[in-house]
Amino acid sequence: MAEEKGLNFIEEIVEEDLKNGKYQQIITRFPPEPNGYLHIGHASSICLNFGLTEKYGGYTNLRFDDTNPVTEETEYVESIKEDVKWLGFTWKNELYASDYFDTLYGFAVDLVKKGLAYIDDSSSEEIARLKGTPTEPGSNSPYRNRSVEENLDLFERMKNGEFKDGSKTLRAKIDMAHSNMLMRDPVLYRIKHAHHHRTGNKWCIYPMYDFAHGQSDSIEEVTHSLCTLEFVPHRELYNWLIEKLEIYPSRQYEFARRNLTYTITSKRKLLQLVNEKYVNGWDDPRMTTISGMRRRGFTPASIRDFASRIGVAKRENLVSMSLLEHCVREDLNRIAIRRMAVLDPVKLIITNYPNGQTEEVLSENNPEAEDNGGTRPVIFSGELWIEKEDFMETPAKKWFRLAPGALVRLKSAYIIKCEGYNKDSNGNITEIHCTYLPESKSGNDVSGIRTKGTIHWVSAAHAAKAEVRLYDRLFSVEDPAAEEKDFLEYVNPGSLQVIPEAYIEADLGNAKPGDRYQFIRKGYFIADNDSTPQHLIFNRTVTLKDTWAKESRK
RNA sequence: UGGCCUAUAGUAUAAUGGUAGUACAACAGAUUUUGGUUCUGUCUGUCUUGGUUCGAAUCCAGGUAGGCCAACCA
Repeated sequence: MAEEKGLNFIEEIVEEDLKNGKYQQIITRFPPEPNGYLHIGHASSICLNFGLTEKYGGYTNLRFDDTNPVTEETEYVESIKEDVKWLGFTWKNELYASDYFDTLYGFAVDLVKKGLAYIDDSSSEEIARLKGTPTEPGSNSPYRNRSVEENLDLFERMKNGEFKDGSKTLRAKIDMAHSNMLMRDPVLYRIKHAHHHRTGNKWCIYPMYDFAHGQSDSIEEVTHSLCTLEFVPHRELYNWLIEKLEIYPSRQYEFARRNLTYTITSKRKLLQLVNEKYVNGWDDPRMTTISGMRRRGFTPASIRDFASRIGVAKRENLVSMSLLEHCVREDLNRIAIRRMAVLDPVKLIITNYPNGQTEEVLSENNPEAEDNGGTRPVIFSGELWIEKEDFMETPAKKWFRLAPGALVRLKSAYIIKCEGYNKDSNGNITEIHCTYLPESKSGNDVSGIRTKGTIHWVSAAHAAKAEVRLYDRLFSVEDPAAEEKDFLEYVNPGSLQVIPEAYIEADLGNAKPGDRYQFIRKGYFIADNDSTPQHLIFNRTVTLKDTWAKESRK
């Protein structure tokens, strides 16, 4: 018996609603505002909303919450659609809150007619002053008791553009002494003579979030409207408006937003990183935007797996980046082709290998692939590049790699023995001299020798070159937003290390943007969008787990 | 100092009045032509005080801690 994984609290609600026949199918929506790029937090929400209807039947709409023309742009709409698709989800309808502006206007008129809304001439400062504070009740606006006729007339003239921005608002008439600040006559409509990315100049009044979101849910007959915890106080207003408007009763449920260590998930702060050039755009691979993670080499499957593993709940949280890394390594281990690349090279000469001779050795493409991956030929010669860090002049304890007199296996080729090395005047190793054991060739090893260590290499005369970009966490502290100083103070100066010329297997010259590899012993990499055959660029998605790094720190 | 929300290993999440489990992390070991992968094992937890109950992580009350709420943002 497979043990049943417990349901999260939202799944429980859905199962209950389905079981007691409240709904035949469920409808959810993913409602981004098109004022920025989607990030890993949105990915969780996308997985939640789409995952629910995939699991229980029904569908999910993509609805842009575009009620503030000042901050919203078509560029963001396009990126959001691309990101949702890339994650592997298909929305039923592509919708916009702005599609409902006429209906919403009608709803507002209805509310006015019912005596439940009024036009207020107070300035925003005045409204704020009369609002009171969380501990003190507010007081009524002097305009609160206008007649229905006057309100109707003024609202229509607001719509017709007779008034300046900020001069009037439409407010719900609820209770200025309510313990919930949002119920103290919330503003429903404001005047903005601004160009909207979809409706152009048709409107000069725009509904507020509270008078658009729930109403849009209702129009679409969304059954479960999921949002983050900061909207909990809005639920009372959400329900009040639905009740007074007598429209379809969508229900709002709130979950805790997901936070990830060493990153930030605030659109405002992400925008700041972009605008102030801390990163190279929204899709910089250091960004935990979905587009950044895509360029970094994360797979949709790994992000979905991550979202499902962290689950959903109502308590504050800070999820460890190591879980995300685990998810992507697990996926990439299965699908990434193995190749050899030397990032920080030192020359290795095999002194007893016949001068000018070359030969082909066979190396595995991916021992972890379901179909075994097959093999590829790699050219071997007497002059190779290996990693500087694979040689130690005076070996540490438990050192399995090259050192004077030590034996090590060259991956898929021969066992070599270090016979000597050259140093320059600064003490840097410039060249390592080895002999090889001809009888130790991989696949035909009759040497009887087993080495503890295996290192990777490329033939110096046959290697291709590539730019390699090594990425590390963008911030040097776990929770930059919670620190004393401004979050920008904690940007990790070493978050990007560029290697202009790494030596790579010649075969890698054919890499196309988006191709993923494991550079053996170095990590998972993806060919960057800007990579061309003339100038190859690889981004490191994530390192391999490195138990030696841990060991050597002891 | 009003209202609302939350509290389970280091982290994230299960257990729905009946043996506190899983994953990641950490640690130890086995395997390994990647110090990768895989496998085995170990460590660590119910915020606190009362109450209800045969029995409480779960229900109730008080306390404590954290979060949210005073944009014509969403």
